[in-house]
Parts: sequence; C-alpha cells; structure tokens
Amino acid sequence: MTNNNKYYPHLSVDCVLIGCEDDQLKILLVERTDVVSNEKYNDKKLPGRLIYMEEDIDEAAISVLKEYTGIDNSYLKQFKCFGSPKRTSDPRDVRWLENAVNLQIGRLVTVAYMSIVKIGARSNKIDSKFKASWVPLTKLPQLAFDHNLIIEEAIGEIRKLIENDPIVLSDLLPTKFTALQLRRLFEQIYNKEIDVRNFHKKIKSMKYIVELDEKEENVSHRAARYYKFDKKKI
Amino acid sequence: MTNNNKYYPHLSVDCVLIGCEDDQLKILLVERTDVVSNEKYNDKKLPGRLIYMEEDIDEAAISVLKEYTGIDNSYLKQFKCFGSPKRTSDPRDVRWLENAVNLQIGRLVTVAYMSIVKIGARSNKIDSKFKASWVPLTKLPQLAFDHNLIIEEAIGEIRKLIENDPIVLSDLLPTKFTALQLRRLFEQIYNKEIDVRNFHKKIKSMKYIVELDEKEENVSHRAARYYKFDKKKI
DNA sequence: TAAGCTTATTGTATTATTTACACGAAGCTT
DNA sequence: AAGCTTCGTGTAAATAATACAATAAGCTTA
Repeated sequence: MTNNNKYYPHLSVDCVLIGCEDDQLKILLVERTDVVSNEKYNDKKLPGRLIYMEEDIDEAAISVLKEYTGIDNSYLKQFKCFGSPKRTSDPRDVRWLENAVNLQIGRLVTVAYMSIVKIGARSNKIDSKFKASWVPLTKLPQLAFDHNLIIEEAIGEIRKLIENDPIVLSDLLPTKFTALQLRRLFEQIYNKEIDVRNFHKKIKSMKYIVELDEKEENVSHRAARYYKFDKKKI
Repeated sequence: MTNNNKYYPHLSVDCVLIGCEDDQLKILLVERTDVVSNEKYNDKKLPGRLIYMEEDIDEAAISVLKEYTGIDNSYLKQFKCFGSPKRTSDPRDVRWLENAVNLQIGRLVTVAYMSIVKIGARSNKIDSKFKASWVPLTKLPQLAFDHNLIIEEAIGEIRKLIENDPIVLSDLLPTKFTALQLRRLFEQIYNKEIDVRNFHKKIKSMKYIVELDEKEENVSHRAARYYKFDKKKI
C-alpha cells in the first residue's frame, strides 16, 4: 500500500468572517496586491488557504481564523463546499494561485466556513501582515474566484443560525443597543426594509431582548431607549 | 512549478439517489460484502467513489449516477461537503477504504450530491454488477461512514427543492396519482402526519396539481380520484 | 337487495402570523 | 415658546395554520 499520485485533488478552506461596526455588517477581506509575471492584482479575497496533506479541514479553518483575528475559540461553521470547475476558470485567478502555492492547480475545491466575529474586541485585532480589512456587505467589490458567491451563501447561513439561536445577534451589537440598531442589522441580514411598528412588536415578543431604563445621551432629538440581550431567556 | 505531495487531501463523491416505489421513498444503496484481511463487511453504503486526479467533481458525480442507474441527464445537486475528521474514525471503515483504493487514507472529504430518480423507468435499470438496491427511507440500516447523516441532510435538501420547484414531486409519483399517494409522499419527506382535510385544501391551492375525471378501478371501496401534474402551471 | 364494510371527500371555526398604515411624544435647538 | 428631529405606539385586515367529524361512494356479503 503506497501513496501515489492517482488521487490528487486540491482542497482549500475559506472563511467568511462576519462582524458589525458602525451599524454596518462587514466581511473581513484580504488584499491581493501581488505581481505575478508582470500582471498586477489589486483586488480582494476571503481569508483562506490550501490545506496541507493530512491536515484536518476544521483545524485548517480554525487556524485561518486564529491567524487573521487572533480568535481561537469562536463558533466556526462549515456551511458548504464549493467545487464547481468554473470557480477556477478565470486564467488570472489560476496564474495567481499557481504562483502563490508553487503548484499546478487543475481544480480547486474549497470548503467554506463562517464565523461571527466581534470587531475590535480585545483579542480580535487583525494581524497587520495580512493587509486585511472589514468591508461593508453593501459595498463589496468584485472579489477573486467565486468569493462573492460564497459570501452570499454565508449570509443565507447566518439567517438560519439566527432562527435557531438568536444569541449570535449579540455578537453583532454592543451590549447596549437601540431598537434602530437592531432593526438595521435585520435589514442588512434579510436585505429588505422592515416596518418600524411591526418591528417594535417583534422585539416585544422576543423575551431575550429586554428594555433598559437607560436612554441615549447627547443626541439632538428624542433619545432612544437602550435594550440588552438576556442570554438566559433564549 | 512541480506537483509534489505537500498538498494531498483525499476527495470523493457520494450520491444520494432518491426515488419512490410502492408509495415509499427509497434510497439507492450498494452492498459492502468484501472480505478484508479476514474481516467481513456485510453492510451498505451510498454509491460513490474517490475522484481521480484532475477529474471534475461534478463530472465524477454524474458518472457515478450514470454507472449505477444509466441516467445521464438528470438534475444532480451538490448539496454539501462532509469533511469532519470523525467521519473516517471507525477503523473498520478505514481498513475497508485503504484496501479498496490501495491508498493510505488520512482524511476523506466527500462531496455529496443528490438526485431524484424515477425508479424502474426505461433507462434507469440498476447495473447488476453493483449489488445495488432501493431501500425504504423508513427502514435504513446503519450504513458505512457517515452515510446515514448524509441521507438525512439530503432529505432536508429535497424539502428546499420542493419549496422552490415542486415539479420534482412529479418524478416521485406515477403520472396519475391519488391524493393519498401525494399525502404519503409529503409525510415521508416532512416526517410527520398531515391532516387529511387540510391536505385536500392544500392540493386545491396548488394550481399545478389538477383533478382528472378518472378514478381508481378494481378497488373494494370507494374509488379515489386521480390527479396529475400540469407542468405549465408551476 | 339491503346491510355492512372500507376508504374518499368535504367545511367550519379558531388561532396565530403577517402586513399595512399615521400620529402624538420626547427632547434638543434656536 | 415655537420648531425640528427622531422615537414609540395600536388597530384593522388579510393570510396562513390548526383542529376537528360527518357523509358519500362503491364494493362485499348475507
């Protein structure tokens, strides 16, 4: 029994890290600023990499998350594998990839993970060596490979997550937040406008969201009430 | 730029072929009756195989479907990639696999596909060399690897399919069918009992299901009305 | 041929969910 | 005190989901 090259697929992991900052959902993207045989790359991609022989793919995703954000105990969900042959059909992408890994790549299957990340939390500083940045979901540029598609499906995934465990919302908001902030968050996740009054009704029905006595301060209009999550009530 | 062994994951495809026969949802399973170093395997698994170096995974899945059923133009949906390290943690499975492919397998990532198959249709005869059989969903035994889990998720997938294109139901029923047959189908797919009266209301609201004048014959009780799909009305 | 058996078919009332929609309240500014 | 800006609230209608049981049809058999 020997290892030979008969079976030789290429496999990578990509992580869709989702956070919220300035009331905007954002995705962590890394720069592709390389020059490959006089060809310039000035676009962005999801953080990810090929996995090593015998490496566990969950471990690989965890290490990507750790390297880029310092987080090492966050919920990371593998939500889909992308293996369409067309995903590596752009010759630009292929040349970049082959240069980056020094391998001839025929087809690249990637396993996509997503995680909710608290932007700016103590330990979640982005390592500067990666030229990574948080880009608003509503302002995503054209990304490398099929990474736009992967992000789209990750958003679908976050909806499912929220439906069966709304606690994930608490990672996307400050500890105290207003009804408006929560509503804007929902609007971005579901990509549609939500009626103000109906939304207030909805908040009232969510037992794990509790009113505080506090209100906004230093605003030049009626101050909004603050709410918080009560994790025990989920 | 050379191929070397630094990146060497193993990748397979598995196909969940779903059909309906005798009013029962069935899954195509193949036998694992091998003897490996005096160890007997008498269980079943999903049809599937490792993919070859440079082979497209969609093509691999299509060829598996074709080999086992003769079908070569059916809708095949890649619905998930299974890469948990635990899926190949059973030493029995590992020994079988290493014997079958003559390779040392560390981790096996499988890409799962599903397809709705008309059992017994002209060209869909199962190739006898595979010892394959249609097993009712309600009577699935313990399968190799994580194939029970893969089937479970495929059923979740078929629900989604039906919701945004109910035409797939027509492949699971004869051209003429009764309300009871349709109801039993739903009950199996959603794994719960459905109220008879509410279901008739539902049928009426589904414009693509039309009443026929025909009724059952040779039954020793009140004959049920036949329905058919009107594919234009979807 | 009538009574009996088996399965098919049908409607109504209740509840929960979703949608639409507009105005007074609060608090700061000038 | 008047004006501006955003906050917070209720009601009605439509729709969807659920619960529930009696009669109809057609065959069988006494």
